[in-house]
Amino acid sequence: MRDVSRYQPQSIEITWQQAWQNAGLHETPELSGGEKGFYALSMFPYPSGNLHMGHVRNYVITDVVARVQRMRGMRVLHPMGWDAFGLPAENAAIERGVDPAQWTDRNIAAMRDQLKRLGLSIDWDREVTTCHSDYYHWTQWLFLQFLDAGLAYQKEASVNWDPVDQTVLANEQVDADGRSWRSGALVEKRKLRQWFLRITDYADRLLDDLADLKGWPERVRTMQANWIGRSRGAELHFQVVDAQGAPTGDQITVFTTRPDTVFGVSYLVLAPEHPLVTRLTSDEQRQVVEAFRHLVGLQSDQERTAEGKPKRGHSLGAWVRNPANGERIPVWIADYVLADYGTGAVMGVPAHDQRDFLFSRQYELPIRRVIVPSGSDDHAYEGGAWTGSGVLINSGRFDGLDCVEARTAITAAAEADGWGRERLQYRLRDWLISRQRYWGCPIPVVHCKSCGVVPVPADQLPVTLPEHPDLSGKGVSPLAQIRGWVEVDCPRCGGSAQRETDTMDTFICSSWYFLRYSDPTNKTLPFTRESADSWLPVDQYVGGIEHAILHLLYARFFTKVMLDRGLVGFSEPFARLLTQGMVQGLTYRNSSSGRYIAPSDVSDPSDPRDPVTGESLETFFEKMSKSKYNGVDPASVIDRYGADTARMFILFKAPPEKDLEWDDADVEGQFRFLQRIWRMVHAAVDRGLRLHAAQDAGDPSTWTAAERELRRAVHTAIGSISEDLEGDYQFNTAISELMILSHAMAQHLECSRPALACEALRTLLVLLAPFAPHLAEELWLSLEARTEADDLRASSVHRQAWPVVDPSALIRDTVSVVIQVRGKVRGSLEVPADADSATIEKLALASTIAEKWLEGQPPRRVIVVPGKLVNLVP
RNA sequence: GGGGGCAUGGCGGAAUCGGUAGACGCAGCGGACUUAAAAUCCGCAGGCCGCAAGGCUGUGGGGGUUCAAGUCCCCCUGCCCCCACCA
Repeated sequence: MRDVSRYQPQSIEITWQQAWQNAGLHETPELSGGEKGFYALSMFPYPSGNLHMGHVRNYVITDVVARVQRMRGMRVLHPMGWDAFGLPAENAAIERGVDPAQWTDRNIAAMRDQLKRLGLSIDWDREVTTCHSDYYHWTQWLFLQFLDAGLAYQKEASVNWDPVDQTVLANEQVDADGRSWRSGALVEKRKLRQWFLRITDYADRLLDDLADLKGWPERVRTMQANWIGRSRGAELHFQVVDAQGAPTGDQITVFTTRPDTVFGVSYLVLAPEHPLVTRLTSDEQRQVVEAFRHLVGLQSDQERTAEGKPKRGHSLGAWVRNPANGERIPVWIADYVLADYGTGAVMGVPAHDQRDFLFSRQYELPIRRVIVPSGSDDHAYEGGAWTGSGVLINSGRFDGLDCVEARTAITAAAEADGWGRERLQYRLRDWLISRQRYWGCPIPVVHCKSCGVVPVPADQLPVTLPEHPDLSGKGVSPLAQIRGWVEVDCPRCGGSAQRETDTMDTFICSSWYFLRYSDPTNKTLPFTRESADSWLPVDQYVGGIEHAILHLLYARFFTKVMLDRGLVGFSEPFARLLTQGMVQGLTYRNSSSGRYIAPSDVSDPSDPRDPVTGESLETFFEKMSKSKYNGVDPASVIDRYGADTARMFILFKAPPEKDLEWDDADVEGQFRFLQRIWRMVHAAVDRGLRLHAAQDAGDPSTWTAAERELRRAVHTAIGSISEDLEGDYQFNTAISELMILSHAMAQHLECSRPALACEALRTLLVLLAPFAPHLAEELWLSLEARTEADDLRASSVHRQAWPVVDPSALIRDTVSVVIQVRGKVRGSLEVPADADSATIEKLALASTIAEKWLEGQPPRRVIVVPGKLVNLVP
């Protein structure tokens, strides 16, 4: 026998979770041919071993979306998996000697258990784990597709090098000071031959298709557009000349967005890595230039690009001719010019670029203005570059042109005369996917002395990771040290060859996992085109804003490549995206020492003080993190209040895309609300109400005012909650509507006839079900909407259809109309609901409010908004 | 420096197309129940003036459009996020 005297979520929740699992309630339904299912997806987690509140928020949001869609009759795919390769497992191996595979699997098991306590309607039969060979088999297969398409290639690139441990470091293993996490050595740059994916080939499509992603937040689209960074400009060729002005045959090409300033160029600057530097440097300058290049080469990226860092450069002792005006100008190198953007060379226009201005000041290079602000004849300089618009001067036949027109005109002239052309330039670089790490997906190629790079044939996939590695954290690459794994016969010629020892960036694994869920056990393909096209694009994707750029861009890139390879029939993977805000915890900090204080060490929260020094603490909300002692463990909340309360709180406290401040008092409030519902339903049960019995509500004209009020509340709630769950998801207002409904029921339920009371109870539970699934199911059973023997798959509250509004329930006899005088509210008036404008106007003018405020004068004007207000303008 | 966003009571947040600002909740206050407390239930509550009726005022600041502005337009201030020696 159940104890029904008190709401005890702990026992209810585990019971129902098991019952649902036994009944297979969350299995993904089959789709009939050509049908598109609804795909609700959360960004899958890295299995750190600990579920945190950010996860809870993410998965609860997606779960409500999935549940509502099911109740609306959609066939829903709602899966979960693990982004399981990555550095923490490898670090654990290096530091504590544990096996990365075991460490990861243990964490997954622990997190899966924690997740299941939330009562999510996930189909666990479709779970994917990126570090298992039945998954990364297909990551490798897809890599070979990229290779085959010419979209994967190798080139030299610099890596973070730890000179003590003699190992490559990931960016995360380099601290803010540029030191190694383990050895503490200053990290250097070192060139290695590495794999890249040619994402820049897709830059235009990735940018242009953003316009179609109407279901994405504007700011994510903007961030992606900025990241791709398409800029329109020109490349201009400058002929290298000798001291006498005669061409040497070399030329330097620069990229500029301001071809209109070409007459103002007073020097050119090359990146230190530019291939022409050595050849152009004069003998007198050689020593100092080489020293400078060496110095720059030692600097880390952080050092080189630090803000406010003075620009350093050197003259090469070489000249070029400005093709626009024939002037001879010097060539420099400088650390601020990047080798891998544009052409690795820029033209210096000090008068119209602030950076060039500072550089020219520092090295006493000439400044010539070629643009004056429109309508100004002030030709003087005020210590900075003029980067705004204006009219050209000192520019030969282009004088007097507006600078925007001049961009086109000068580019056209350059093209006609052979010294330049229009060009689009992207900030986006090709994607470096090589990682010199063990715990990642092996790149499935073999290096053969006679055949070169040979892809591992598809029938020999997967290339599995060697088990139980002995990871020291030293050496170029962990896999390279495992001889027996590296040495292999060439698949093409049979000669001796070596496996590629780099593994892939984990972002590769997460760039296609959403496709694998559609066909998770396929043994011959990553997925079939049919399964992919029937579930994707993902109808609602939910995850953190921190993935706004990289993950989402890479997943879009993969999808477009797969479209081009005929693997899928759509060009965008995620139709709608919700970026949930972060969960913040109450944080105490001693502002003088900067130390964070755990809440358990604060004795009086109303006057928080440092337990050691007694100083007053500052308090604020900040993203939960271990080091700030402001985290709240989901397990402890579930232990205390149950998953339903945690779900309700997290959805109610803030709109999903905003940050959420964790507040124990508000959690209590949600628990109280669920308790109220529990008590109200059980009071109804005690009065003998049962949902299964057929009941007749009788003739509506015989209903009492309370009964009509109850029915109106029920259907108002259906309408507003349905609306809140369409378009933008407004779970917070949906829950507040549930509260309003429960208040109305508390008032009217008892004095209403059973048929109407039952309709209200039934509706309340069905509307509550997506938010608090366990409580709704439990009360559904208590009201005998189903019997314990019924098949849950048909009779569960979660299998009920979403209710529909009966418009007749919303009709009122009279409505309250506001009376305004000159736009200010002065009172209100009950009028018949069907009164027309003329009637309302008449009633308003006859009211005491009009009498008081119009002082006998007839109004000049009367505006009537039927059913809403009357505005009298005297 | 470039781009994007936000600003509403003590707090989190509501407010569709411009139409009663502050729904719902937290904290607070008052009442009922209780020997008492907790729990529960009912009620009050933007600010100022007023015994009250009521009035004035109010959505970061300033201006504008309108019968009517939290909402639309212009200017300013503050905060948050992303990118950033990107030519």
